[in-house]
Amino acid sequence: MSLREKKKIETKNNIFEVAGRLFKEKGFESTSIDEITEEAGIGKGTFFNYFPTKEALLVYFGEQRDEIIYSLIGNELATVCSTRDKIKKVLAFLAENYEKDKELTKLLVFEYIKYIRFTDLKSDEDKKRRYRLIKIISDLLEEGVREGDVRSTIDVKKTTEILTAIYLFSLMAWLKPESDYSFAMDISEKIDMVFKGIGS
Amino acid sequence: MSLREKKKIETKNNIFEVAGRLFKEKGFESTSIDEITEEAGIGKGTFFNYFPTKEALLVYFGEQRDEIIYSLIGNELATVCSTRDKIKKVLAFLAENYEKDKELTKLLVFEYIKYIRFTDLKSDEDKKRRYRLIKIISDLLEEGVREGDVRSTIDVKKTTEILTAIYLFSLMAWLKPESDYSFAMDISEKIDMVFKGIGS
DNA sequence: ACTCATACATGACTATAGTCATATTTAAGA
DNA sequence: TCTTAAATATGACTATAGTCATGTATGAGT
Repeated sequence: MSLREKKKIETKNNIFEVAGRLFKEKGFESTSIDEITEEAGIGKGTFFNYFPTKEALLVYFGEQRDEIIYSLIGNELATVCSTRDKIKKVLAFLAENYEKDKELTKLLVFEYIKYIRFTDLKSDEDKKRRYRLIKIISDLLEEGVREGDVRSTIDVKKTTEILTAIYLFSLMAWLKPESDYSFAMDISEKIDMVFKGIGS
Repeated sequence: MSLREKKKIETKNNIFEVAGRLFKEKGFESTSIDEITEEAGIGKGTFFNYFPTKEALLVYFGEQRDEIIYSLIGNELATVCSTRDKIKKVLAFLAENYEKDKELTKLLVFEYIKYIRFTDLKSDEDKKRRYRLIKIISDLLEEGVREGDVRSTIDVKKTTEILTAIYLFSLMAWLKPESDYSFAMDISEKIDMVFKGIGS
């Protein structure tokens, strides 16, 4: 690896670490780029060579976290159980891990929703990361259809949209500082409703 | 009405009209407060006597629009039909009207979600406005339970959350510039799924 | 009509994200 | 080693939302 490449990685990690510390200390919104660059001992312009916006840094934090969380999700799905329970497990597992840093999670759910507006995600890597959950849910639904757990007449894409919407909203509501219920139970009941149907 | 009160209303309307024109011309994000106040012939500080933030102006636009739209929603519900169809009608009607100003709608859905984070809405009026849709849906569900359209064992609050989440996400997705499907059909199918259930 | 407290108007000022022309560093070839 | 092009670093600069001390208009009480 060339000196250039080494320095690049070093600087990015430097920004990442300093920012992480400052965010923990004072929160994302009240930490300025000026502070980060000063603390990191780099010029302000340098920051923007690594992250095009402040939000991009946030998203990078999210990606690092997701890299770990999603690598563990396979274990959650290993047990033999119904499609319904698998979906419940995945969503509860995500929320459980996201709970460790509520502020980051809130801001990221928000960023996620912001980008519903745009279709053009730069790289395929970008897409994969952003749509990891969508992929998992639609795979589970398809498996469910094959195994007879899920009605075969459903539109998988639409159903995935329904479940994702419910998940993200429930997550946002649960992340409110004053909420004091169990996310797992809340989402479990909602998923039961979607499976059973609310009509009589 | 005193001179003071008259002037206050006049200034607010002035800001509202000028801003409306500029937003139409160049969009919300690329219109600055400086431009609005200059065009309106008032000092910059004056703006903030009427709207605490730029977003508050946006919300005001949304409230004015909702005032009209929600006053018409009674008609939509007048016809005799199932709870399921009523919910479909309400949501399709809202989207139909929101379509006339997509940018405003997108930004407002976004603001709405932003404020899921906070519980403390200043006045009761605020709450009423913000929760109009929630009220309508939960009323319809309760009516549905009474009339036997909806399973009596459901949790109305949770079900309302489910439907609201689906509605807002579907709306966001539909508002994307390149979408070319009918919102009414999309939401109708999704609501059918929630009523019938996706489990087999 | 005069006084004065209160509401309202104002623009200079601050904070901060992001830009960009310029300077510096690196890597590769002669 | 010397030259040079490309990558990277930098901080002065811009744009813009929001603040606040100060000035001005209004209305109530006398």
